[in-house]
Amino acid sequence: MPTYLTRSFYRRDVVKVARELLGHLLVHVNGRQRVSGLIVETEAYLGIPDKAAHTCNGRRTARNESMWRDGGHTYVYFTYGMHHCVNVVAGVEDEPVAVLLRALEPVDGMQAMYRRRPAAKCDTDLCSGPAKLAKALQIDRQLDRIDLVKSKRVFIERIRATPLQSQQVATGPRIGIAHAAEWTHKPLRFWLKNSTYISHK
DNA sequence: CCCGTGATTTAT
DNA sequence: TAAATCACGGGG
Repeated sequence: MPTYLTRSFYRRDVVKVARELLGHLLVHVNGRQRVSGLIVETEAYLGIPDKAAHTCNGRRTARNESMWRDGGHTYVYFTYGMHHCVNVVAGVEDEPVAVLLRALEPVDGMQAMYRRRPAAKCDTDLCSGPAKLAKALQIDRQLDRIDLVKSKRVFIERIRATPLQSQQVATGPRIGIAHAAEWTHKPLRFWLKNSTYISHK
């Protein structure tokens, strides 16, 4: 029987959550179709002080409302007129911090993933980017604000009982936030060092 | 390198 | 109301 990550896992410091999500399994069950992938790359967004975060300066809008919810909810946003990106909200209610999921190692439903992502040439192309994984797992704004702790459709399965060794995790600056002044270079991106499924090969 | 694409945000 | 922006991806 699979175990889900619990509320207390998500209700912690967002940097810890970003690191410790690595190696767990993001699952979307849609009817009979189960699609999933191991989380191999994440980024932490630290909320009000973070110039790269959607909730910078306490911005609270219809789009980012779910970032203000309790840890363990999804925050799915739409951008560039065509892409969705999936975040896991961390911390507690009214603490608008989240973890962007940047890459997965496909596990279940790879045939469906190839169908949804005709541009993918091989398994390592399927989910190697935040919008790619959203497309492969068919996650869009309809799955915004989902409670990952309670949902039967979208959840994260605990794969390991104990945290990863720190030597298995690499750290670097976040991608695509050149405008964020002193926040641009902070090491808030995390990935599994030995993974070939990350977004920037 | 450049460009699609349109919701969302920010400036007037 | 108008203009700018955008936590990206695909094709040269």
